[in-house]
Amino acid sequence: MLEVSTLRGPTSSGSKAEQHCGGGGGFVGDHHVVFPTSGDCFAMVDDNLLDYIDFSCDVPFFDADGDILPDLEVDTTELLAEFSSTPPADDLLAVAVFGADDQPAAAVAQEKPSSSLEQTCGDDKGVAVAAARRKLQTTTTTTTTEEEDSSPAGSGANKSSASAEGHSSKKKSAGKNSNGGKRKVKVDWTPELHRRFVQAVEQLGIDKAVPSRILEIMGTDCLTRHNIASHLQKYRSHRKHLMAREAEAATWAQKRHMYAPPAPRTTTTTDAARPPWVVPTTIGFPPPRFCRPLHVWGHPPPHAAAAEAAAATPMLPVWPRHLAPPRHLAPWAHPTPVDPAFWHQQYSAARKWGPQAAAVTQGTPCVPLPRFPVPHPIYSRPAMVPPPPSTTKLAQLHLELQAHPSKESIDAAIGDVLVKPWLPLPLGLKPPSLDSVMSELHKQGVPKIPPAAATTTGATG
DNA sequence: CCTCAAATAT
DNA sequence: TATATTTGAG
Repeated sequence: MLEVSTLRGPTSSGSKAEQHCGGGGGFVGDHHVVFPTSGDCFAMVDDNLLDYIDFSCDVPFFDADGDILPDLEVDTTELLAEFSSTPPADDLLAVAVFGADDQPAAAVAQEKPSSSLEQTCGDDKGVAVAAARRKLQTTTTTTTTEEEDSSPAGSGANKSSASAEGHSSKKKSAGKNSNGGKRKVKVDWTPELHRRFVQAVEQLGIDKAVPSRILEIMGTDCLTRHNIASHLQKYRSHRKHLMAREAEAATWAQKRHMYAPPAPRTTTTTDAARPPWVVPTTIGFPPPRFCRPLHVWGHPPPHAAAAEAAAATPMLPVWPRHLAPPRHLAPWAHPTPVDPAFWHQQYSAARKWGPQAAAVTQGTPCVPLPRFPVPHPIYSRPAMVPPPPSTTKLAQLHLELQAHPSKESIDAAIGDVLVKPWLPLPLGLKPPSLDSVMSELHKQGVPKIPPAAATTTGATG
């Protein structure tokens, strides 16, 4: 029987992960190209991976009648957005270079300190980037150095002069701090920075991770302890949240296991009446709903417009061709082929924000894609609308983009569909092999489709 | 120095 | 409105 565990895997030696995954070799050649769910790297960091996964979509897959819907929804726009959210350095609009050793020359907008520009730490070379990614026009030359103290050691800012105030009522200073009334430049926690942060935390252990140590390990000169502390606070908060959700999910899996009706041994009339491509409900898991499956923490906050655009983007069905419904019943399940390189990109996108993103993508020839703003519905419930069969041009385009999975990708897709359809990223679970899945399906009354026939069915019009 | 929560920015 | 980040009290 297929087993589902939403709990994190047993292993977690996160800090070593990079060494194991170094160079990112073998990933594409490995078994699960599209949404890999197994492999050393994941096993090494599954604990960590949870922090990157949005569980907000509790559940795909069942419709109101309790039948599983044949849609593993993937929003390609979002994938692409994820894929392209870290622009190359030269793609940025305004750049301020740090001083050789200590103080960053943070870019600050004249009138509104910190409103239109962001300070970004690029890498350990000490390059700070003031990227007005979202405000293309405002950025040109309005930069001036700021007296912000960002050297880790040298921050002797004596801020604790309170205690005379008395109670728990914190100072209601209306936006202006004591040192000049300038709010510090907002730090842009890029995926890379966040990755390093997480790595440091992992290395120290979640319990012993304190800002000063993290800062040390990160070895970046564009962050203060305060920045780290703040991020750590958020990180812990998210973590807590996720763990709660995990527990919830585990409960769900348990319930389903307990109450799910036994799989039919033989083909009953009901089964016969049911279209063969309806996956038996006993395989599905959490409660019904559509969802945007891929989301990670650490993204830049959304544009309103971007969010709208993303929301308007139809969710897409992903369907292994063997299992696709007959074309006359569901033409949307039969996308047309595209360059397999696309799957490579999809794969990269899916991995982009994971802890090993850098390692994995190092050797990956990434074709620059148009950058989409990233929606950021961290814990909000996405408004899901199942897409109508591909009538619109956009939907059609997306279908084309989804097409032509390899054997490996089909395998992976099936694994995802059956084990954790709402999660393109791994949870430390190994998906069943194609054969075992097919055999499982067969046991449950789904007629087997010979691969050859399936291929023909899927590929031809 | 750390953590938490309010304040503030986006 | 929601989320991210800063600020400052404890």
